[in-house]
Amino acid sequence: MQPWAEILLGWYEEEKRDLPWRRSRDPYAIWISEIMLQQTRVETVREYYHRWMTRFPDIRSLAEADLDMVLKLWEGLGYYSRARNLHKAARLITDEMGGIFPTSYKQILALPGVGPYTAGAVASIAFGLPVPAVDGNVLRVMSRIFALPEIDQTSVQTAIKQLVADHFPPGREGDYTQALMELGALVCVPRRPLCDCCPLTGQCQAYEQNTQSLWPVIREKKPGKEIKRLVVVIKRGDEILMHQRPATGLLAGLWEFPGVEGSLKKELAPKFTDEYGLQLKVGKHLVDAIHVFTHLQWDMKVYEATLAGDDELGGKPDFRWIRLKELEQLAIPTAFRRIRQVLFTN
DNA sequence: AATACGGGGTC
DNA sequence: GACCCAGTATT
Repeated sequence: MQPWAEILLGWYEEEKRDLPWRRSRDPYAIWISEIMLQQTRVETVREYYHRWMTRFPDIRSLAEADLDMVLKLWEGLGYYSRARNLHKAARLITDEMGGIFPTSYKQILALPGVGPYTAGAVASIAFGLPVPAVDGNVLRVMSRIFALPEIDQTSVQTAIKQLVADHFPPGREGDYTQALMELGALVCVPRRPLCDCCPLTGQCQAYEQNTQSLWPVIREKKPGKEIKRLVVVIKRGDEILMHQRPATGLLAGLWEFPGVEGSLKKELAPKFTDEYGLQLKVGKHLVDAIHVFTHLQWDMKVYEATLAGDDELGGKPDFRWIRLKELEQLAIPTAFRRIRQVLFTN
């Protein structure tokens, strides 16, 4: 074992955080935590993880649940395909794998929503297999230790996978995987790394050259599109007409206050009829809201409305009248939180 | 290799 | 307001 790997493990033993999923060796528990942690901070995940494991303690309970319930527990966490894939994978394991979580890297990788990182993490942490798991943390930590030049994304990734794989400590594969990520999360952070607290300054080429700031290499991203939306709160007594978004794409399967693209109030009713086949009587302006996604932004103007005539919703299963009190039972994305809030304060 | 896909914390 | 985060699927 290389000195740095040994030192790293010692540091981890002393400094690791006490996280809920570190108290389990259950592959299911590890898997859930790794999916939730994709592009998501530990502190955000804690609550969701606890609620999820209480409601879905094992593969079977998840497989038997309705997708609506699964999405409701995921509400607000983002990247909702993660929840859909967890559900799909649980049913796959139940129906075609005897209910036993797959035990090899290749089999784990084959699960929907599981890529190279997550498969490596679960394989090493849950099963003790010497499979590297290279996330943003590991990429940064290893790049700095070895001062790896950024040629292109893929080759650096490959090189680091190899370096990590070359130094797996027998019997401590899971700790090694987590130690690399933990160092990146606590010490070898993106900006102003805490080198004074780092156990590896003696082995770190970036530290030696004082070039820590060269990593991570940030690549330019193009600005998100701004989309203007007209949104309606359609009322009927104490009920509101909610719309379930399509099963694919942005916020797939989540419920929303229905709307159309556009910015002028007079466009609302005709476009709405065009798109949904429902006649709208648009009322007063309710509120404006802006929501920023990673790749786009919604500028929303929200109006009250009623349905003209006695429109039947029979042929539109993606629309449903919901009592105000029951609104919280639907999985509604954060973009509409402010609108929902306004309804309750009125 | 580039893009779609959420949301929130941080400086 | 920009940057970034325990990434994956699709093209």
